[in-house]
Amino acid sequence: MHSGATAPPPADRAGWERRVADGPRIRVGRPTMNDVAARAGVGLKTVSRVVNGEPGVLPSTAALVRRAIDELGFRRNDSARQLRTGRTAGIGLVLEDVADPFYSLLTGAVEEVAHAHGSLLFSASSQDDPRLEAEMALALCARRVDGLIIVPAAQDHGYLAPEVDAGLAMVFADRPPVNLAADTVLVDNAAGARQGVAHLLGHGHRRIGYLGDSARIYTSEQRLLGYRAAMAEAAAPVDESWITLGAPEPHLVRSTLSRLLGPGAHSPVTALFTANNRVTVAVLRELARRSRAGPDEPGPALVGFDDFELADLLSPAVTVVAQDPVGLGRTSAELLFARLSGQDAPPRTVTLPTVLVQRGSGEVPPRA
Amino acid sequence: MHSGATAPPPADRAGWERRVADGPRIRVGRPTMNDVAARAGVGLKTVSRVVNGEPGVLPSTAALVRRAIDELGFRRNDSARQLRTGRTAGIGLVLEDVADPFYSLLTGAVEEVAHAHGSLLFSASSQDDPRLEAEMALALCARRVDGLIIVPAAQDHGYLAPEVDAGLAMVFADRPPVNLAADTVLVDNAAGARQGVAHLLGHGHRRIGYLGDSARIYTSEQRLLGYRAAMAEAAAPVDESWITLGAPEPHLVRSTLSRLLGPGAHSPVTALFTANNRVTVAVLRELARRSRAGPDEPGPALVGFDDFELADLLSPAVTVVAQDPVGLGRTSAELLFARLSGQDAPPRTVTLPTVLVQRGSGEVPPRA
DNA sequence: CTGAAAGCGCTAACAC
DNA sequence: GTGTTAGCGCTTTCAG
Repeated sequence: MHSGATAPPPADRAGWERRVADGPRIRVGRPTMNDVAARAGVGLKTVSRVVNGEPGVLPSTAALVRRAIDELGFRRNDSARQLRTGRTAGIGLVLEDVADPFYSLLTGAVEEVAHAHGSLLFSASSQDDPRLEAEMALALCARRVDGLIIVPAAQDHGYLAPEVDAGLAMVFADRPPVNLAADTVLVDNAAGARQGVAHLLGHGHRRIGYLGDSARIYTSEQRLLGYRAAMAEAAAPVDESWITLGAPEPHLVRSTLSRLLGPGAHSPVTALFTANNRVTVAVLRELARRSRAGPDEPGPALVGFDDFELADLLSPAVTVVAQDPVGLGRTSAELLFARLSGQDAPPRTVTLPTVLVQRGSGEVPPRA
Repeated sequence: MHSGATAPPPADRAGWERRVADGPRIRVGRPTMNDVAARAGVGLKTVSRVVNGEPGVLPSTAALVRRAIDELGFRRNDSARQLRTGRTAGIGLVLEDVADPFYSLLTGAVEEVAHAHGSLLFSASSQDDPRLEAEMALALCARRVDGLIIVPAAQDHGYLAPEVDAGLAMVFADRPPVNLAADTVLVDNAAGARQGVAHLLGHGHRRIGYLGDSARIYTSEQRLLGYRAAMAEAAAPVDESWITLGAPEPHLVRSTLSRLLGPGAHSPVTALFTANNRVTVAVLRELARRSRAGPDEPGPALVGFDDFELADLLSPAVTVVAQDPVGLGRTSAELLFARLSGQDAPPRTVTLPTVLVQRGSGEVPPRA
């Protein structure tokens, strides 16, 4: 109708079509439902009905509208919609680092559940920095995500209380919140570590080194408790020098291992328990370097917390206490959507079990 | 209606505070700038100024406002803001699967760049399904993300033309778009594969098997071209039965390898080129199984396309043609933000180089 | 079956 | 310095 041969450009409302200097008609901005309504010669509300698949529109009218939509390349503006409805159909995920295999599996599982519920996923990494966690979580709140899953880095989640009070669904994954009541999904870190260490003890080891993360992190703390519990149960004394906590920097791992294993260690260990993925890999790399460099003596027994790809292809294959990052992500997301569908109960905590996977590195006896 | 005790509920404006049956005052919904303004005894615009750090507010007034904000637990509604400003401060990423290590590294890099630009990241997995890709991409468009990075699964991206026309910034990563002009960041797949295969040829191999993805995928096709180019250059004839394309299912890999390597193969190969991560791992796993089961003959030489963690710890360590997923993600995101900051030029294609990493598996001669 | 009017919470443009 | 008004694009409510 508009865009006739000679007729002047439509002057009515701020045009999303505009003439550009000696160019053809070019789209600027985006067409709105109003534009579609005008083009189809129907009312605004009718367009809304068609776009949202609401009943009560004559098929012929609907066809008219759909044609206008296609011609104009209209796409509903979900921000405007959300402003009215209050629902985003989006959830947020804050974790340490998406690039970490453990968290990327978790992310994938969350995303899958979100998709099944028609939601999109906002993800943000905290780099394990409490301030970044808060920045990210609050940014997601400002977008009015429907729900939030957090793998916390912070030691205090009071800052989220206003959000929870305002009705935001929230689930903590892998580590519990501090100073806040919310649904939580954990892994049984203490029991897992205890089982792993008991496994080494069962194979005759009494002197077992422990390499873990900073004790500041909840999971790390729990795993260390598990180690101590297993040792205590077996009445195996623990030399505190066997315990090392901190980031798995290659040179630190190197000095730690030469302290624990020799040469020249005044109380060498015969087995190692590595308390996470990254530590395990760093230790394996250093053990490989040592065996290439030094005499060909057999390495220590080793059990790692957390499974990783190719653990089965190394020689020896690596025995691990496996967590289930996919289950963790799925459970967290399901809890979240249960809340979103109106389920109202006191906050729950779900604890997922671990599984000991015997592959070889943990089943060797102490060397003579 | 409200089940109050006796007094009628406050009738002023739709209260975000409301009395609940025999409970204390409880927040319902969320406070708005208007609520903050009322509480602080200032005008709406003043609150807006404080929230957005705009100048021209008396420090004392600002303090008043900030106190009201804290008391009310106010958080700006970014959807409303966006409806006005037209900017989301969010970008979208559509890829095959966040849980895949290659893509999770890419995602991490994109997220980092986004954060540096004050943007949040929406991520969505397509499972390599064209329809899902479109669904996800369009959902992100409906949210009016400022820009979109796509690792395409579809064979036709015409459906995105209206978005591009409307001014949405868009970058394709890892694979080029079809029927659409847009910035693209690729890896030099053909050259990388060619170099990897030439490396095997240089070590005396003439009979080299190729195991790759479905030829439908751009990267897979390019790598196969690289294989053929290297073989042709060395005047090494290619037996088409050496080439297998498809998903790396364990039992398929098993039958492929027994066909290529024997026992009983009528034209066994002495080396393998595996064209991606997942194929490489599947092949390694099968080779390990074979060497456990069968006679202790040395395995074939092997070069894989795409690096993976622990490749250096296997024995033999695995020689690979390494791509740079982090560089791919970073470059794509930087291109996107360059567009968003108004840079206007014809679509560009950036191609990133690969690096051959020699570790052992690719440097063994053909067995007699 | 269809449409007109109001308003979600915010910011831009302009008063005061 | 501060407040007032209008309106972003949509859904809700209610009238035809």
